[in-house]
Amino acid sequence: MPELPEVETIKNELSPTVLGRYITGVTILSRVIVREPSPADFSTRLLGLKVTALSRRGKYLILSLSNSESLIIHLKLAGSLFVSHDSSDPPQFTKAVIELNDGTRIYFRDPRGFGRMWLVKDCEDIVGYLGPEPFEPVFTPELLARLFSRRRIPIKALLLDQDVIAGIGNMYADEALFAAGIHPLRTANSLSREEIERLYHAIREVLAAGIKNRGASVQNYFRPDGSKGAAHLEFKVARQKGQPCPRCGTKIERIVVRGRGTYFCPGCQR
DNA sequence: CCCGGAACCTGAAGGC
DNA sequence: TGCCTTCAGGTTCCGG
Repeated sequence: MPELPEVETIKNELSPTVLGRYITGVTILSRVIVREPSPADFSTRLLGLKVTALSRRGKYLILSLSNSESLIIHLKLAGSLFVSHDSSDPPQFTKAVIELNDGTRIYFRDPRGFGRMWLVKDCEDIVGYLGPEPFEPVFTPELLARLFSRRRIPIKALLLDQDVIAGIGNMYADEALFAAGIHPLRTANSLSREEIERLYHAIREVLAAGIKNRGASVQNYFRPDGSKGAAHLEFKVARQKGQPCPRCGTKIERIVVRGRGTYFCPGCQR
């Protein structure tokens, strides 16, 4: 499940492969993966462009191109990018192939078919709606307090809202709430100033740990070289139903919040 | 405007 | 063995 730490890892590990290289071929195997422009225009307009920068915004990967346009990729639930240096067959479920001038191929693999790409003049058209990045200076406890006030939805649901904070997904939301000792069903506006401080630090800690461990390989997340991350090995509650809480020993429970599986410790999270 | 729920999609895993 | 159900979740859309 690519969330902020997973997309950050892909950005870091893909950079040496694509920076300064030219796009010499684009093959679309599933038309729905291209959102804008048409798949035919998408392929031809990319030809001959150099990749000048690679960046991340929320869960979006952004390739800046030499004509100042942006190729934006969202892996959604199950997408991954694989780098291949030989001419072996694309892996199963490959939806698109991008070929570079040194012969390297990048396979966009996506068994679920939710992943999307855009080629746009202004990347803000796609990512402009996103809230603040958790590691930028604008992200502060004061900002969180303002964002949480007057919101009566479960804090878990608000953490998943990309308009509010960019990059947190289901796994890291559960981990952050556990680290902060806050029950996922607490309404956002019920959090005390102290709890908001704890949650602020917890968000940055769990995301930083995820990046340090190169992402969490549950289900379909792989790094560009095909290897897995290790962040899931440190998860305290996410997908740990029935396991003892590492802090108090109470069994981890699973409930559904806004249609999302939500894991928490009934002993530690109030 | 605010909020909850469904839909999109398909492979993996578990139950009987 | 095989069929059926459940689970996985980022984002968008719809209805109250």
